[in-house]
Amino acid sequence: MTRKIFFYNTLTKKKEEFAPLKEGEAGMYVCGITPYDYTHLGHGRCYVVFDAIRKFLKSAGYKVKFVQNFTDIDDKIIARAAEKNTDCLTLSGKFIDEYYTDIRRLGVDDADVSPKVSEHIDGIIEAVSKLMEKGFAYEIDGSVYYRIGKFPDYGKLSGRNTADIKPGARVEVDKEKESPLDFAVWKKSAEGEPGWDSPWGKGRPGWHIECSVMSAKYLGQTLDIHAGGQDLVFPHHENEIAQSEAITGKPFSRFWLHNGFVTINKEKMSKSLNNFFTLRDIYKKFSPQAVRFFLLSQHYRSPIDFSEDALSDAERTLERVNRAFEEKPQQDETGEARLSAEKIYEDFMSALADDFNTSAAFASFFALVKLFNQTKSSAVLKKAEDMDAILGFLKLEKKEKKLLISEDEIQRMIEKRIAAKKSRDYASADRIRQELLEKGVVIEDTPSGVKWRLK
RNA sequence: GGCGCGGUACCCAAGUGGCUAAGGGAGAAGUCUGCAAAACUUCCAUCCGUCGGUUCGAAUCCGACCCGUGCCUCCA
Repeated sequence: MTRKIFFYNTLTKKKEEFAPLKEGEAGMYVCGITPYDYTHLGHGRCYVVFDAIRKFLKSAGYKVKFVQNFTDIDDKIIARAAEKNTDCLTLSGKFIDEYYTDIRRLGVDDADVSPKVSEHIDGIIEAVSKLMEKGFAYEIDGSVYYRIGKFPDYGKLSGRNTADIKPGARVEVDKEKESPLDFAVWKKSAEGEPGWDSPWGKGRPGWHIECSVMSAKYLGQTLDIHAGGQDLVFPHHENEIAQSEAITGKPFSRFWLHNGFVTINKEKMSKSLNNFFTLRDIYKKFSPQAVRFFLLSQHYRSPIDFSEDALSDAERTLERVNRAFEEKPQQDETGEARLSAEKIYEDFMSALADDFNTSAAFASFFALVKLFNQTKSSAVLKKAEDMDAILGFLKLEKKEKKLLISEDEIQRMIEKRIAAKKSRDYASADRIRQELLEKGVVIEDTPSGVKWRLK
């Protein structure tokens, strides 16, 4: 398996050939959610995209270890728990469960390891101590801050230099810090807030430190791939780099992959614009199959505009795809179909190997759908399944169709229509067909008899 | 103010120096059918925001401009 794979690396701002540290093995760390609310479509995109990339690497012959964390200690969780009169771990536990419920329906496989911050406090305290020992962090009144000035590479991921950052433009500057850009790696707990004992008193981890600690624990000090949404580039990933590289003196991650936003009317989904959609709300109108298909239909780094029309298009397309693969494949091969299918599959993999170009790969997928319709070849079907091992939407929940009429009733009408056709009473036959259509039942006269399906 | 991304047919969207500008949806015609449906076949951008430039050759490179949008704040 020596297929060359290229990914656009945010760190170098170039497409680069993917080469993991260990031949044939890839370690992937994807920043997970902060579980204080329901999973939304933006999360859905991120986790579907990196799930598909994980599956692609496997199909390309890599052994993949996939780690995705839960940041279950956080200011937003504390605030929400207080609001709901519950404790943080109960709240975060609930939303972790809800996350799994919603995301699995999109065909996203569970991570190999799903570490939680609350279970890695010792490691975090150790890391903070190390940062202090090395002079990369300092304590003020029970909180510990990272000293940006000590890390000359700061800004290398997000492409900004510290002088360009306008601190205090919109966030309040803590005057006690040495530099406004310094960020907390350990936060003192206020009265009534959850906390853990530490050399600096009772406190909790700062936002970025958990990923530095947990990724190293499960994947080693240098990751092959670190991924997440584009909004994490700054400051989250920038700060992770500062922490990890200060501690280990080694490159934190070889590849940084970031997915683009989901937008609504071209604007980023955000709570302030009130244009947020949770996955479970979307499932009320659209199938998980269509959602996954939609999310993969465009290149992962571009913004993707969510709309009902776009999802309806996806449903319509899948209608055709699903219908094709409901047909029974035929074993007898001339070999010709198999060869064509292999060629198409090769194009498919090449497209994905070029910075995971799913749009181009979809063209191959549709070529295969057509080939299957033409040949019904089992070899073609096999290749479609191979593609779906990466794309992963064929077996997901399909669009729900409601039966407005009993099956018995449908059968009765079909028989009446057959009788009408036999006696060449086409007017009656067409009238029956029209009646069924109005009830959402489509009649097809095929060589193998009359078939019906829901519209 | 600093740093980015994007403008390709009715809609969505690949392509980023060179045969006829992928694919999907919608639309049109044909084959099949009593008629349909499905499927298949064919058609659907002399043209890629605008204006200049480089080049034998550009949607693809360079410059200017217009428009949209993101980050610099929590965010996938």
